[in-house]
Amino acid sequence: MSTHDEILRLGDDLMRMHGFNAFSYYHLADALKVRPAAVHYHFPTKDALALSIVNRSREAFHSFSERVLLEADLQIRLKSFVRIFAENADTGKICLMGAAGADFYSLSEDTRGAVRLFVLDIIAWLTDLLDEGRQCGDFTFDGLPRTRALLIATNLAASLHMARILGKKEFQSISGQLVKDICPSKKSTKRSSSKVRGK
Amino acid sequence: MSTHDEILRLGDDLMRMHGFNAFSYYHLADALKVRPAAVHYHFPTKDALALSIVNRSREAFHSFSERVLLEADLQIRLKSFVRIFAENADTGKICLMGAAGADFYSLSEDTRGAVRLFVLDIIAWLTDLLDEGRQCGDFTFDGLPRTRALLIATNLAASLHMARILGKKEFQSISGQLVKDICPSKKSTKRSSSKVRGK
DNA sequence: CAATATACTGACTACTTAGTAAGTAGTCAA
DNA sequence: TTGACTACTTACTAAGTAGTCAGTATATTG
Repeated sequence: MSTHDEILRLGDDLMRMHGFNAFSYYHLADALKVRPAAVHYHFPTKDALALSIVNRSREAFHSFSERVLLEADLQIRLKSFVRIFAENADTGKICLMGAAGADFYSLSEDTRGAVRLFVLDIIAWLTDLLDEGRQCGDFTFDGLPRTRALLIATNLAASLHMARILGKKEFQSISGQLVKDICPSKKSTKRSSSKVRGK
Repeated sequence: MSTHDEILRLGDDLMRMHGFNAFSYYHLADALKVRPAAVHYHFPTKDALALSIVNRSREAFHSFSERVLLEADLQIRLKSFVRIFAENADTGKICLMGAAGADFYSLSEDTRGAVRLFVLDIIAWLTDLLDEGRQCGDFTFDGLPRTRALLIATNLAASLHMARILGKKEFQSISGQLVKDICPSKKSTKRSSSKVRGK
């Protein structure tokens, strides 16, 4: 892998693990066994790097959304989406929505625009999935598909924070229930029987 | 207000607006018209400041939870909780769960512990509210009250990121539907009629 | 009134930060 | 083989960083 690509990969890792303001050109250079000026050669300013990191994630999501088209089952498509977050929960990273959202005011207008497009891509994809799924009976939910997409995306994004703060098992609770909520298969009645209710 | 308290208030603002690594002793001192050493006098290290900021938020939540006991209606109690987030959405701030979660690995073990207790307090309060509400028919939802509490907390936390990235109106969509989802009043059937379905 | 505590200031240190400028080794094409 | 291009290095700067230490003005208290 080229230095250029390694900087992007590591920059993405650091941004989502420690935050945009918590790593420096020196950190990147040191880990990649080059001099800080080499990082500046590929990404003149830190904001140029941030922009490239965001666009790289956006491209990665596009390739995910194409790859997932091979899977006909919409519930499995949703679970593939959830699995992306599960992998991040395992490694202690948060998603780019969460990271860029937290560091939003440290980013340039250009980079904020790229973040916006990235999130809009995700919400549009989820909206389409939910809309199609509700029409064919694979998903059950109230309200607009786009609103439901926002609810699911926010659940998953912040569940990575919860995984850090309270422990990884919390991710399983959240993502498990989130899927159950909209997948109608052998569902109990909505008002719980309260027999095995826990807290 | 004492310098001590003003540092805490401003520190909380900066932490939730820009992130823990995006402000310095100089920023605090400059805004409060004192010298940086004065900030060190009250909070010797930046981590001591972070810990105090978190504990202050925890105390603020305790006083919220006591204040809200005056309100008998559980749905209104929930809406009071949602309103805290709505105010943050307006000012562009994220909540401490989101901010501390993003900067988690910049914090000491002690401070992480305080964050954990803060989040556990919130989840416990929400869990009790939901549990009590389901028993008396004010709330309707599947699964454990604690899991539902995690879902609602993650929706609200990340909705503040969404408000930054996509615009404040997204917060209204998310929080509005979130409340509708668990408040049974004059609810449409769960499988949407698809008449006015939008995207 | 003297001793003590509080809440600072001024001056400083050691280090990190993003960013620049000039030079170099290797490749590749005309 | 020359001249341009790529991918760096070395050496640097100016600014910002957390944190220290020795003082000082002002209350407070025994």
